[in-house]
Amino acid sequence: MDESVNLAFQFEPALIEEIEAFGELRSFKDGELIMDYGKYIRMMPLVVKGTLKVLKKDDNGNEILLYYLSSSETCSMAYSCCLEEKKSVVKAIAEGDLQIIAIPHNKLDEWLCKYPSWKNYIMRSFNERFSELLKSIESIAFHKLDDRLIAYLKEKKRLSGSSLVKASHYQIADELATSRVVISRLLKILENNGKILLYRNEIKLLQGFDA
Amino acid sequence: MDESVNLAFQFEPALIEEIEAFGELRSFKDGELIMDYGKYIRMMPLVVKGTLKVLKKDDNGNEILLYYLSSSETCSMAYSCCLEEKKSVVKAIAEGDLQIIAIPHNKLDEWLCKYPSWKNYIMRSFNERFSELLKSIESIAFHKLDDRLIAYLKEKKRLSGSSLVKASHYQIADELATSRVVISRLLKILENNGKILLYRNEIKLLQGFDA
DNA sequence: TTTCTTGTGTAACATATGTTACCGACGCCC
DNA sequence: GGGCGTCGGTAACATATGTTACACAAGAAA
Repeated sequence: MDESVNLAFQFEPALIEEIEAFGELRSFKDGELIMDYGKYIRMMPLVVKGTLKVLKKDDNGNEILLYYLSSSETCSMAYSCCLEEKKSVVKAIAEGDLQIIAIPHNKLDEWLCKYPSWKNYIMRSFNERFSELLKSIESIAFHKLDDRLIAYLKEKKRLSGSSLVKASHYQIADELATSRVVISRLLKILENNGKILLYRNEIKLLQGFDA
Repeated sequence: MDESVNLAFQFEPALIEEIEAFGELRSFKDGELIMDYGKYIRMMPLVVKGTLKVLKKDDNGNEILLYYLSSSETCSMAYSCCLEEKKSVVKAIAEGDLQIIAIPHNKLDEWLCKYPSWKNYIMRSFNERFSELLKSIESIAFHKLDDRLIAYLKEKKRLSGSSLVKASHYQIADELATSRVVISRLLKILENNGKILLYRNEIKLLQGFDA
């Protein structure tokens, strides 16, 4: 665990020792649940490797993608949930292979005043998560679906490092909270405009896709 | 300032003394700006009396209401902004007469480890703000405009304590990020259904409005 | 091979929301 | 009173998105 912790997070040495002592390295496979609606959260996940996505559901069961977390990031909503022993209002799912360090909830608060680098990390995370949520709101409130779809595909490309995005129209529709037919329609338009190529379960982003 | 601080926030005595020493009581009138886009934030506002609303704008100038803050609440986004000396990405406006205590940014961090009641307050605020943002996302993503309009009117009633909501169709349209014509249309439908009465700059919510 | 499941393409239609234009009502100020 | 700006009502139309239905293709399973 040593190197991975050292690498990305830039914690002070004493804190890294504590993390090694109390943190638990966990692995997840694609689609496995890290957090779920209504479950109590007893640890905060630090992403070591891979990506996870965070979703929100409403009363009617509609789900929407909030944001992705990748290396060295964390879900700060989990943080305040832990402190107040609340149930999770979001779901977190591994997107591909994922490794996290689970920090037990009783350490979170203890470290806050003990290690400045921990406090900074937590505060920075809060800020980043706020930004993500604001970006989501902006996207949903002001952008049409085709723009959101393009942004979605770009994000997938960024996270995977490949311009071949693996996803069915169904999945995309779910994460953007719309229907499959609509996504197929918009994708087809993008294809006709020479932006992408469509295959079964795969979408190839071509040059000039971002334009 | 004494009583007001004591009342709502439930801080420990030593912290209240510090707040009295370093906090600055400020008053705003309806419509006055507390924070604005792109401005650096050097203090965190604790709401003592009245209500303020927090808005977000996108690149094209479209604005949307994020949430309201009232007594004993605070904008925790300001908190992390202060720490990292960032510019504000939101705007805060007084809704009616408003009193806040402005906490200077250099105290925020200092108090965090010094006063447990401060830390708890900050963490609780983070959590509440996350909840508000998630509620916003849910509302925008899953609910039709008529539902959002009803929720908006209810919130206005809750905050003002009066079932006579003072607002022009224009203002409402702005805050819900739509157009005046659309709001007029929906309000008229509500009136025809016996839920509300429409006057110039005023909307009367009738019995059974929530149903 | 056949069968089954899942994914995709497409049409036709329903609905919500955005847009433009115009009119009249109200309140304010001179 | 008369002029003026803001506000609200309404129609007509444009567009984006949601919905349903059906056909076919690709791959998995039998």
